[in-house]
Amino acid sequence: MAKGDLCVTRVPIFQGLTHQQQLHVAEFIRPLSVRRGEPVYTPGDSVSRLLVVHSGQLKVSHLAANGQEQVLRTVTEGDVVGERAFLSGHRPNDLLLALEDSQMCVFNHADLSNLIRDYPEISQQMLQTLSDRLASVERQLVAITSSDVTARVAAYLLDLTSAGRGRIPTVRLPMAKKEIATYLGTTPETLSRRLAELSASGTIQLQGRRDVLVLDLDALERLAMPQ
Amino acid sequence: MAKGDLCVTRVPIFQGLTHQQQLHVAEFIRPLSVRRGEPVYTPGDSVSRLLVVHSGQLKVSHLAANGQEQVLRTVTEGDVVGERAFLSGHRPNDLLLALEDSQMCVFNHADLSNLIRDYPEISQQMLQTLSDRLASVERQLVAITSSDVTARVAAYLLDLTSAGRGRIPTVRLPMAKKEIATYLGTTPETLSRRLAELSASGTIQLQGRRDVLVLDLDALERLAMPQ
DNA sequence: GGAACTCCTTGACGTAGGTCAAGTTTGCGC
DNA sequence: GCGCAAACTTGACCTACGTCAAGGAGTTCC
Repeated sequence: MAKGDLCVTRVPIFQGLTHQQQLHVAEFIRPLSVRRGEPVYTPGDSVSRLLVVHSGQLKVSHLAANGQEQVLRTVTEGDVVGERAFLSGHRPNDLLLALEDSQMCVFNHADLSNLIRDYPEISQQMLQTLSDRLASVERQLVAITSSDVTARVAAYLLDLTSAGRGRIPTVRLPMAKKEIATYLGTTPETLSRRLAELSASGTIQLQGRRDVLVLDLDALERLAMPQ
Repeated sequence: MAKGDLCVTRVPIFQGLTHQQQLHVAEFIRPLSVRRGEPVYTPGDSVSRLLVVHSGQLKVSHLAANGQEQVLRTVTEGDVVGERAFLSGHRPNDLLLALEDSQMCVFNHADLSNLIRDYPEISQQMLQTLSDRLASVERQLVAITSSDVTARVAAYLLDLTSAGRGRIPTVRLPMAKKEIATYLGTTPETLSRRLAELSASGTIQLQGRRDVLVLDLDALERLAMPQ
């Protein structure tokens, strides 16, 4: 119950409901655990469920015809995945894979459809969520076409910094650099070089493989600006 | 009434309603005409209305901080614009501008909110629409990062060809090449060169400034494939 | 705790495509 | 129609970034 509770109360899409209603919703949750490295679904799977991340971290990525991977986004606690397949009934053309051991809350199609019928507020919140996602992808698109890699890396680091509130300028990279590179529309080699430059200029400091210490926030912000 | 009727009956988001209900919805429509070249809204405008295109064609684009324009999509009859500002109440950070003289149907925030409360089916359809848009932007993103300009141009022409049903392989470009270039994540110069190459290889034939005759669909399809 | 990964970094190199600049065409307004 | 401005094309050049390759550094799994 604790799990279901968390998924229902902390997730934006059920925010519009009363506590009573949230409890009702929670009854339909089925838990799902995935180990790091395991896929939740792969392109073409006939899934039609809505997934809410309860704990852990996963990546959503698109596989091009040539097998090339493009990371579209990462999701963590409270994020929702699978609306598209859920709404359209189409098979997903993307891939959801656990970056760490993760727990998810699953709603199957029939259950959630009924819930939505009973509680139209859920659609409202889903609209909001989708609309934010859309804005975010559009921002990513504009960034990739109109800034160079240095600017994108800087913006990405700023993003991570602000996500981890508390003025602690140490950020932990959520994925391997290889994957971050595809998310930023570049290659591991180029990403590595740009990070090395930022490090050389004293803007950041690389600590091990996964951690970055931000030394000069202002400089990062200046770099993140187009030209 | 004819206008309102068209906007309401032909648009996906009102598709779930009965004819009776559609008539009710139509009462809240306010018409809006724009001349070619005129903006409907610009970044920062305090609009909070939902717009449905009744006739004509417009472009939605994003202006980067340096003034650089990135066309996000074009919209025509039946397409919906402004959901994001409508849903979030935020000011838009994009720009809607008429490519031809166009007519739109406008819903103000209060009216549509009420309608949605009365007819939850509207949210359902909006979800569907947004979800399709999201998929489309993600596709665009993947295309820009994983194919070269030739492939993107080929894919774009194929897109236009299939949109204009009827096996007539003549497509009319919806925008100036300058703008198409930004949509494809490139520059007018490069687009011009790639079109010239396609023309030289006998795949297409350029007719005037705006029309392209597709001579070899198969070749285009081959080029549109990644590598 | 060591072997064997995989991940990452660095170097050298080639090139697609961006930029700048100068013509050419086209369509629009008057 | 005429003239002008915007749109487009073509050329020359350059550079950011991708690719290929080889050497290190961390992890993970027995």
